[in-house]
Amino acid sequence: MKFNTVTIKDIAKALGLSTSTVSRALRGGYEISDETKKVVLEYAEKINYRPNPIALSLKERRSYSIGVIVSEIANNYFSQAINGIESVAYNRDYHVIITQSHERLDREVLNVEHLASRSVDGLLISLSSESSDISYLKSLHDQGLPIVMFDRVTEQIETHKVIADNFKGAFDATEYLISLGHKKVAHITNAAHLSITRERLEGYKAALEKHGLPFNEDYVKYGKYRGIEQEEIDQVIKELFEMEDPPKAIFIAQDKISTGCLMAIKKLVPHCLSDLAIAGFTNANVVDLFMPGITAVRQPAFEMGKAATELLIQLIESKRPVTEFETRVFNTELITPGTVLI
Amino acid sequence: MKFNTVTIKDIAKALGLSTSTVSRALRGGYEISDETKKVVLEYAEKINYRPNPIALSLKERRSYSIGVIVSEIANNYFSQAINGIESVAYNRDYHVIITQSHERLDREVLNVEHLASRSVDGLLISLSSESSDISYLKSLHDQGLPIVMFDRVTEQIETHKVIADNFKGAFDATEYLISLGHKKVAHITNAAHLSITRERLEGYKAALEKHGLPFNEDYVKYGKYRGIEQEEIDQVIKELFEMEDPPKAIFIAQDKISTGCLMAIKKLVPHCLSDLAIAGFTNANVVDLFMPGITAVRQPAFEMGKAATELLIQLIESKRPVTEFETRVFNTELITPGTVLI
DNA sequence: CTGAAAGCGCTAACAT
DNA sequence: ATGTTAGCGCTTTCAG
Repeated sequence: MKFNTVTIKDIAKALGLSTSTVSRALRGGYEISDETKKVVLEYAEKINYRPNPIALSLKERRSYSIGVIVSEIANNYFSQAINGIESVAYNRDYHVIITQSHERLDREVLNVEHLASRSVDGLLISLSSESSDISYLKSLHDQGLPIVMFDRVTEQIETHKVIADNFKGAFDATEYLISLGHKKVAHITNAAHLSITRERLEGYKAALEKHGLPFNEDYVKYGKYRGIEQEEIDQVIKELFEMEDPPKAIFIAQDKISTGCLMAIKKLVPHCLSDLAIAGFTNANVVDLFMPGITAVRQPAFEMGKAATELLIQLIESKRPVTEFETRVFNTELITPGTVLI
Repeated sequence: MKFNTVTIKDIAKALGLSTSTVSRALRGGYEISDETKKVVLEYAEKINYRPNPIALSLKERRSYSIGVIVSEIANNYFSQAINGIESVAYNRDYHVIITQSHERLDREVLNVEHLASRSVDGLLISLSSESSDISYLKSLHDQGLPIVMFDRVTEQIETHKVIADNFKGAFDATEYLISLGHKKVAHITNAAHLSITRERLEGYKAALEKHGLPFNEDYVKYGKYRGIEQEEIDQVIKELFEMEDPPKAIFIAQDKISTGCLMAIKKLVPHCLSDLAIAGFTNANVVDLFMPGITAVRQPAFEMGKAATELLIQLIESKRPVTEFETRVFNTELITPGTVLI
């Protein structure tokens, strides 16, 4: 069960040098004669020497890897963001370790602690919908662990953040529904305390207000049980359409909930479909195929993943402690059924 | 940048013990007096001691983590399989490190080598569509790295394997199309050398043969450029429908290709839709929403992930070298538009 | 320019 | 029952 059997020691022995000389030669230390360097390098190459990253991590307390925590990789937004993350990480010679919280705080804590103890050099995190108190993260951050938050962020931690313009995305979607002539626009969304929930709710309200429509609290439904169970969504749809004055349009604030709603509507209230308009955040790349159709608010997930990773690596590699943080906001795109997908 | 500052040494110093005593007390070594154990445990708890897994890995040459390599986490099959993998791994106290090959051999090699050098205790792999020569994997396996292959496997390595009954899945889907009255059934599939491609092709052929239909090589289209580019799929659809005798039914052998085909068909040959039947492997959980509809061949991805992980952990924890290997085959499920999804 | 030695955190013979 | 020591693979003072 031992690979990488080749160590620096083997090279040293074979070449009659000391391990320190070999080590220095390998990393091109300027104090080593070209002669020796050449010999060492060639031999290392020949026997296919690979430095042991574990030993390195133990020594240097870093690992050239970054940890990622998302709620669900099955969520299109996240899988696309992860692709963005990987694209810059690999270019900068970092490895990416992906973990899922499944929208649970306990899982999130477990993952974060595991990653931290494994000496990841930094963390990219989008909070689970249960994570309102994140003191555990804050303390890690205070101890110096570089963290960049994306998508679902919190003011509790002062660091770089990468988010979509949730307000505008929600505003645009809602206004689009209104422009279709709808006056009764419901809003189905995530756990109330999440940053994205608040921002999207504000955008929704603002669009209503701009067009002189009243805000009806009964038209807003928040996800409870982590917002990913279909039963919960079914229940919400039922409630909405059993109202005496049911909505004629729905704006949905999250990927999984959007598709869940489409299914629930098709299944439970198909008769309402003819004059129901739906818009929602989703990064599904098969949105063209959906029936009932949905106007998609699409986030530049790949770009956001890239940006977050660039910021993180910048943080990791910064010589002096960073005290100025930025929040990068990305525009969303409204894809109406007519719009061609790129 | 140092967390986990608390080491065994700190405890030893504070308690006036030696590090080895502390170490043994912590892991409940039977030679330690209950008295000492208690003191150590309590103090460790108090100062929130966490063993450093890196030091452990270096010492023990294992890490209680397993590496996963899939082509794309955005593929529904894989994200579901990963959930299955995680579910058993966490129960058995293993951590899961997920990586993507993006259907590229170079990425696959990079990931595997990184994981191996990071001392993962074992590997769960589904080959990329470029991976026909996998001697790099074989040599790792020969050196003793436990590997379980799932989904896309190869005979080049003798180990546990977990696959779907691809032959039967393909057979059923094709037969279903034939049962609809179709005689011209095309087949769009993956890279020719993949195990799943061969098996599914055989199933397709067998169904044709059973019903006395000729096998037409021109009706079979293989993925070239990793089968994930929409342009390639568009091209295939064009070719198929520009034939003088175009197909009236299509059986598609992979998740991403299935949805890609639906989009291509809708975009390029919408006029053909009225009398075209489509069936395909897909684990999309929004398949109900698709228009054009598709008869889905669904793999029990979650269960397959679980099974693969159980086999892997069994391999990892086996005292003596394992020489008997099994291949677990899982049934697929044919979900026709009428079938209710669970 | 090169080597000897210490140390990262932990465990496990081997003493005592 | 507890302590001493060596060592996992590597880097890095500190001495030549």
